[in-house]
Amino acid sequence: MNVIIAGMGTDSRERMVRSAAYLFRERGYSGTGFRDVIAHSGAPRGSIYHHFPGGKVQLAEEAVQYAGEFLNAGIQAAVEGGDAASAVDAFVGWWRGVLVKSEFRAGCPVVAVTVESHDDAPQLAKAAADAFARWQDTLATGLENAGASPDRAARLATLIVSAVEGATILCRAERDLRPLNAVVAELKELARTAVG
Amino acid sequence: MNVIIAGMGTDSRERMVRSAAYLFRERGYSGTGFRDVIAHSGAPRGSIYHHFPGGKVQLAEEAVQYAGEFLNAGIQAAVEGGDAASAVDAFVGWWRGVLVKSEFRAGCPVVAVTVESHDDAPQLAKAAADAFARWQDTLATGLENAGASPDRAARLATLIVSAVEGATILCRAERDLRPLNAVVAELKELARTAVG
DNA sequence: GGGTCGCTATGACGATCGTCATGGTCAACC
DNA sequence: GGTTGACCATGACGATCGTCATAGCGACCC
Repeated sequence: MNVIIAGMGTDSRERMVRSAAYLFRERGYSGTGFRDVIAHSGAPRGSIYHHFPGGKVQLAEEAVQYAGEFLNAGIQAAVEGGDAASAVDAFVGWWRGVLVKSEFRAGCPVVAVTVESHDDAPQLAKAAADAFARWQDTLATGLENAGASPDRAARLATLIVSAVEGATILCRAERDLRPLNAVVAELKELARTAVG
Repeated sequence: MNVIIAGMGTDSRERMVRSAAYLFRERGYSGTGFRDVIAHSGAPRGSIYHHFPGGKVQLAEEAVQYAGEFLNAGIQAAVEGGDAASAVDAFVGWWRGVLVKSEFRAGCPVVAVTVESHDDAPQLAKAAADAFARWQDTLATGLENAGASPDRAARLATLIVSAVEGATILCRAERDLRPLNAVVAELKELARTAVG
C-alpha cells in the first residue's frame, strides 16, 4: 500500500532511470522493454509518460547520462592525487566488480546503447558520445597532472577507455577476467613510461 | 544451377547468414527481426525453419561464426610475412572501411551479439568467444614471428582486439575516426617496442 | 469546501515479434 | 514415371512491444 514518505513520492522516476541503466547492461536497449523496467524498479506503470514524455528514447537517454556521470565521478575521485597507474585502476575497478557480481552477464550501458543506436534517435548517440568524451577528459587531465604531455595524455585516455570497454566485452564472451587483466597490465606499463 | 556441395547449403541460406551479420552490425541482435533479414537478403520467408531449425538463435550463431572466420582470414593474410605494425593495420583496416562506408552506423556483429547475450542462448556467447579467441591467436602468432615473446605476444594480441573493438564503439558514438586513429598510433608504437 | 495539480491504476490500441502449419513446386533418383 | 525430399509461398498463431486514454487518488492552495 504505497505509503508516501518524504522524498519517496518522486524517486520512482529515478528508480526507473537506474533500473534502465542496470537492465541495458545485460539485455541491451532493444532487449529491454518498458515492462522490464517497471518490474525491476517497482515503479508504477501509469506514470511512465508522465515522467518521460519522450518515451523509451528519453528514458534511455537519461539512463546513459546517469551512468556516464556516475562513472565519471569515480574516475575523478581516483585520479585526484594519484599517479598514472591509478588512472587505469580507476576505470577498470568499477567494471571488474560489475563483471564478477553479474557472473559476466553485465557490461557497460553506454556501449549497449551505442552499438544499436538507430537513426531515429540521434539523442542516444549524443548522450553516449558525451559520456565517452567526459571519461576521456577526466582521464587525460589526470595523466597531464601526472606529467604526460597534453597530446599524449589525450591519446592515452582514448586508448584506456577503448581498451577497457573492449576488454569488458571480451570478458563477457569468455566469462573470465583474463582479457581485462592482460589489458590492464599493458596499459599500466604504458602509462608509467608516458609520464616518466 | 543450385548445385549442392557437401557442407554448403543453398545460397539463399548463405545470403541470410550474411544479411544477419550485416544487420546485426547496425541494429544489434534484438533490434534485428527475422523479417528484416528476409527483406535484406531477398531470401524466401517460408524456408527459414527449414534452413535454421534452431530459429533466430541458430541464425545468429552462424552469423557470428561467419563474421569471425571472415575477419580472421583477413588478419591471417596481413600478418603473414609482415612486420609487427602490419598486425595492427590488419585488424584496423577492416573496420575503418566499415565505419566510413556506413557513415558510422555499423560496428562489429560479434560485439553486438555479445553485449546482449541472454542466458537462454549460451551458444551465442560461445560463438562470440570463439571468434575473439581466434583473432587473438592469429595476432599473437604474427607477433611471435615478428620477435615478441609468447607471453607478451598473447597480452598484446588481447590488447589490440580489445582496444580496436572499443575504439570502433567510440567512433560510432563520436561519428569520427579520431578514437581509432589515436588507438592505432599508440598500439603501433607499443608493438614496435615489443618486438625490438 | 471547492478546485487544481502531481502522480498512479487500469486497460487497451495497433504493430511487430518469433514461430510454425499447411500446401505447393521442382529437380533427383529408383 | 512414380516417389521422395529439398525448398518456397502464404497465412496465421499467441505473445509482447511502445504508446496512450481514461479515471481516480491524495496533497495542497484559495
